[in-house]
Amino acid sequence: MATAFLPSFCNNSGNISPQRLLDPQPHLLSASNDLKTKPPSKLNKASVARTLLSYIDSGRMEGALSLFETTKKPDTFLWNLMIRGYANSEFYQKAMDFYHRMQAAGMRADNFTFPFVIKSCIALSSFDEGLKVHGRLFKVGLDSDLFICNSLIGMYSKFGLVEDAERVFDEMPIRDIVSWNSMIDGYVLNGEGWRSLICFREMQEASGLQHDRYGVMSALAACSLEMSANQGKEIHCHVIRHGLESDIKVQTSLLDMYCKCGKVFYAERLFQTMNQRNVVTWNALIGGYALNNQPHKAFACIVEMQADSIGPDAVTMVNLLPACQVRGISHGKAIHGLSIRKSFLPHLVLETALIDMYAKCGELGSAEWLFDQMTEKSLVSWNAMIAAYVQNGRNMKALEVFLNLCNRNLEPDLFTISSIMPAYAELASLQYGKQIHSYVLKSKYGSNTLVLNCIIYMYARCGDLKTSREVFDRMVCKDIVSWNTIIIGYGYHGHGKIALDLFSDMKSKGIQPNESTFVSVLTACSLSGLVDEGWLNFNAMQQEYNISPQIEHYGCMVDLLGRTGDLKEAVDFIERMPLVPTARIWGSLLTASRNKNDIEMAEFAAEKIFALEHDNTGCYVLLSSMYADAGRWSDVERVKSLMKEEGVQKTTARSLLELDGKTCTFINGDMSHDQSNITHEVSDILSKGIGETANDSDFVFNPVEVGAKKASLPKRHSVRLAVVFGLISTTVGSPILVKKNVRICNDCHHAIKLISRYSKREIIIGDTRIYHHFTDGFCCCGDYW
DNA sequence: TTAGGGTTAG
Repeated sequence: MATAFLPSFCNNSGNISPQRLLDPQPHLLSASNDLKTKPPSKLNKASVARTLLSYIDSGRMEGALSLFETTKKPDTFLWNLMIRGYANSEFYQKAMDFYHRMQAAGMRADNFTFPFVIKSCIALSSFDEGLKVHGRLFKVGLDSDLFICNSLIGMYSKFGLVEDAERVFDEMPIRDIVSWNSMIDGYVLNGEGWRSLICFREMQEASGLQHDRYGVMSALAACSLEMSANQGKEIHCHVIRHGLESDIKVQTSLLDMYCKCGKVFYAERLFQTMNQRNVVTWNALIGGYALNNQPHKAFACIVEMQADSIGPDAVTMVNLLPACQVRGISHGKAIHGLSIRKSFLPHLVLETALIDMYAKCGELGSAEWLFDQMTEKSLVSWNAMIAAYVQNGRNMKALEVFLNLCNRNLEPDLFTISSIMPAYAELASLQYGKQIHSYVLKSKYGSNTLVLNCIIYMYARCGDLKTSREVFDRMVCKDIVSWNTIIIGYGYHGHGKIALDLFSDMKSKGIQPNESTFVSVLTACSLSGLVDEGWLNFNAMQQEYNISPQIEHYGCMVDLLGRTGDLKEAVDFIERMPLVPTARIWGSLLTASRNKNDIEMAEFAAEKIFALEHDNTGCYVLLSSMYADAGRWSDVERVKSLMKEEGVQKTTARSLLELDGKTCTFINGDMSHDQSNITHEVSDILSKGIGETANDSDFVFNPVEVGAKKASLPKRHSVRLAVVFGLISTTVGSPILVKKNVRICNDCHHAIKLISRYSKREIIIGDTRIYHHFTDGFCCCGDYW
């Protein structure tokens, strides 16, 4: 083997010799013959440039720096080389430092400098720095340079400011194919598929330029965004017409597009015709199978690709993970194990995908563990962890992570906001809700439709329907979700008629209702007892809108039938349903049986529920309370024993009242507050004031519990204590809002109706199902909940 | 010496 071409520090086999590895900074002397003979200061400019370039091209930035630092009065070209070297070696902060040093040294940055500076700003996510750079370009008269403008389009697009990218593009005196491709891709990056495709078309019409592989690949991504296989097919034809079909990157983009548009068959056919495949191609196909609910095929690819002598990589694992949501946690764990064995971990994207998988499979502990041990976390990882907590009902924990994220100089994005908003809604805390609303208004997502929809829902869930409506009314771009949300908001508050008026408004504005709209409408009808309107809409959804009722719609109809009191009709309806009844359906029958005081039917419904959910706490509690009402104490004891056997514990009833930014929590018989004594005294006075007799409020049905369970007296129930505390702590005439974690009992519901009349106050109680608005002795629920 | 996106997480 000839050795003449080997560097001096390599042995004959081409390996680096151990001696050279021990030699400090050997590369300094191997870069240029000039350096062996002359000290750097004596080198002429051309030699320095040549040597510096050789260091930079081989990624040896330390050597480049040493040479640069010893060069007297480096010119713009040398400064540019250093900035380029750092930017291309991904030392972006150092590139920026050099740019600033260059300015401090009085050197003028030129058209070659700025593309690297802009690239560094993008990589560092330095939006403010990027803006300063753009400002500087105007001062130095480089704001129209082709290369710089192309870089700026990329910068604004990547910072999510596609309108600013457009402005740069529109004002360019000359555009080339990179300008057009950058704009086409900029729209894709910002989720604007159609605008990207329009731009793609305009390029040929306006400029006469021919699309290259880059433009085609971006346009295919735009088709995926819009799920438009037809547009994708047109681009496929263009690819064939212009001889791009043998390009593996274009082929992979086509395959990916077909998968994302749900056309797996086309993707498979394309895959079969490909004369070369690599791991990226396989990954696209695996991701396509996982995405299109074909987990078996996704997993089968792992074996097939190995037969093709192609091994999986970290992206293969990422693409396989969604298939685990169908095939179960054991497959997810297997992928995690394989990733460890193949040394794919640590890997930022893969770890984040694993967090998501564990959370969706209900293994929150594993998700938490993975998140905690990650050495590097992106905003996406934080968002995944927030979503993991919210999905698993750990709302306070989600809030903790969100606040932690905000304290780490990470700027929440649309995903962060839309992930955390449901946690605020579920916590139903108006003070927290107002805080997040104020935060969102100050952020750049203050007018985003997705975020505003979450805010409408949050206010409605927190009991503040007025603000919910104000946010809705002020929205500039209302979508179908905005309408569905405000309709169900009015439904939750028992304003069925207003909900139906809104539904009419929506239709009159030409917005086509969808499945969720009818869930909102039917929920509103059922919670307000609008039986005729409920049936009318249930029939209309099928006949006028061709929407097949789903289990949620049937659930609302069972609620409505329950209200009419015809339990037999309700059972017939359930049995005639084309879908398998869920525990929620039988729960509606149970509620109806309770309201009709039909123990036999309640037992029937409970039996069905326990067959599906043996640990349904609400069912045990409701059944037990019915037995107690009927004086069937042995059955009460039997239910208690059953609960014990199943390990089911009765949820501790809690009622929350927010006062002056503080949340006051009450449990039954609560004596833990500073003002507990006066609260109990006022409760007694009110009890007498509304005409409650000993039988109404002091009598406990179960003689076994008399004496020891003074706290179970209705007038000592958490909700009564919260209401009384609200009455004595707030301005006369102002409404009182209390939230309860379990359903309000009959006694309290009756008493609060009377208290609202006696105290001339509006009292709003939100329980797990509905907001009861008590005014002048009446409740909006019509005494059915 | 200057601009660029085949598959990948929320």
